[in-house]
Amino acid sequence: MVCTADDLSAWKDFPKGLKVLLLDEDSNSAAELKSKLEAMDYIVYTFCDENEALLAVSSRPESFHVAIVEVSIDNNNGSFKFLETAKDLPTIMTSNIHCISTMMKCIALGAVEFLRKPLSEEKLRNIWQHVVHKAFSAAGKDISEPLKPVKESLVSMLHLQLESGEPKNEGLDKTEDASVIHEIDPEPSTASDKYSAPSTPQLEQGGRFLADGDCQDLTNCSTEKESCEQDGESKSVETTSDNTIAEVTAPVGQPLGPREATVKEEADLVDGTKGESTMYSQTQNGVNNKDSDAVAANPDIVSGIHSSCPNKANRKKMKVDWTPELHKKFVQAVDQLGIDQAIPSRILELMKVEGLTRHNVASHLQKYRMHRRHILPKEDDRRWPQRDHMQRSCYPHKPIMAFPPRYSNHVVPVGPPYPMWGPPPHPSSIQMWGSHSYPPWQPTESWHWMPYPGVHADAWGCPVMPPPLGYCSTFNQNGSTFHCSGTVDNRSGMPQNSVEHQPAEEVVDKVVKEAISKPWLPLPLGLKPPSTDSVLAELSRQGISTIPPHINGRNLT
DNA sequence: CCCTCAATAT
DNA sequence: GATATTGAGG
Repeated sequence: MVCTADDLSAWKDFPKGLKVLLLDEDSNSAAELKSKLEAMDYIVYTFCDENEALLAVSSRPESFHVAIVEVSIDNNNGSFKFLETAKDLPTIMTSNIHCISTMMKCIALGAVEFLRKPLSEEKLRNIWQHVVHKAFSAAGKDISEPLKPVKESLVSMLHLQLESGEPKNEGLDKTEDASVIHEIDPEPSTASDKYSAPSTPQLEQGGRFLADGDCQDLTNCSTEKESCEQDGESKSVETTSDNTIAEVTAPVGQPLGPREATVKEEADLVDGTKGESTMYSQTQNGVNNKDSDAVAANPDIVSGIHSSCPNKANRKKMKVDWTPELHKKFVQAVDQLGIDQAIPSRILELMKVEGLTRHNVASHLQKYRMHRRHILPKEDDRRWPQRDHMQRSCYPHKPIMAFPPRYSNHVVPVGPPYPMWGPPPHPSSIQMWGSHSYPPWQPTESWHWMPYPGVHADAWGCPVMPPPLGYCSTFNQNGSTFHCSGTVDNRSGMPQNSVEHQPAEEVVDKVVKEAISKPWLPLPLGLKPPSTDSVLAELSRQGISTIPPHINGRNLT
């Protein structure tokens, strides 16, 4: 029968006494196998006939923890039948024949492993792992609060094995299953590795994937393992890992309340980057805002940064990764402020990202500027070799950032202003900020700021360089911080922005026309929404004096 | 104190 | 090599 986690934790010298059902038509082979198994203190029940074996399994399932079943050429049906019948019993298939399809079939039918004969001690020694694995995955499924029992069982098992009444400081709580196994394993033989190392990683992983939520614990643990390893190497480990352990050890044995949160925090503790990226990727989904109104802070996005650890102390400084989302906010803030007013503190304010520090922003800003300075001039020169009068400021941006509608992008005189900082040509392939270790971003929404010729892109991808005096800030739907010193009074409702000479007036016209004809689309950059005043003026000029209330409510200044 | 730049670390 | 953090200088 399936061994439960509880059984395991109560099991004195596991895996001694493990009950093995052995089914092999070849009695010699069976005897040989049996002796080997018994040498490891396994209890072996040998069957040479699969019917008998099946009978035994069904009549007294509690008598077996694991089965080893020989697959022979002539009688593989029997073996398969066994597999199908004894589903609850972790069954290892073994055979002389080395036929991939047979192996696959066995696995597909539920075999936990396929071992090629001859079965060395090394191969046999660790078959108990399947029992453990099954026990824990079963625990995960059956119990409403799946993970806790598993954890507890693991802990108690460790205690047993380590024979230390005290919780070892190893952060038991955090120990991943793999390492648990190693600790228990009498001899983590290296030799066995090349053979089969029963309970191969694949198996366990498979288990995790299958059980998914149920086995999250394990998954997380494995994550943590990696983290720990990293920490073990990193120089600043001492503090970090110690803290982690200290904090983490305490909750052992206590009811783990909000599991997920806890785990995340822990992961976060151990390794900021990882936790962070994880959380980002999680939050991102919900965050993918409809472009413009996103100036508003989204607190969620922050959670990844490091705020997740309210509890105290010397947390190592988290590495902020500038996800597209974050960067987008950043760019928005910069645009809103104007490049010359974009200083870290204000950007930080505008971004409203909790946990983000001024330093972080400053650093990012530094990079941002660098990119602009180095990349833009090239682009610019390339495009307007002789239009040097444009660069009234040190920033060679053209005053017109508006893109024509996507179908007419061929007339666009400007390319992506931020080649480097823009997205890669194909949104799906990106991962600009993320290091290789990041889970891939959702290919779609992450790059709103990308300067493809669509309307949205302009907003994020093509921040406008404010003219030196009286600039119009980037279009801002909220209008909250919108200060436009230029043309509030313009009667036409169209921006007549003062630019004396423009590279391509037709383009401007086109853009404006487009903007007018499709008022539901966000305005291209460089165009500002008409002020309330101008709208009212225009309306009255056209003889319309009554204004629906909601228009008034929506002020633009 | 804040910003920027440069050095340093990952 | 790129990116983020740390530190020094203004």
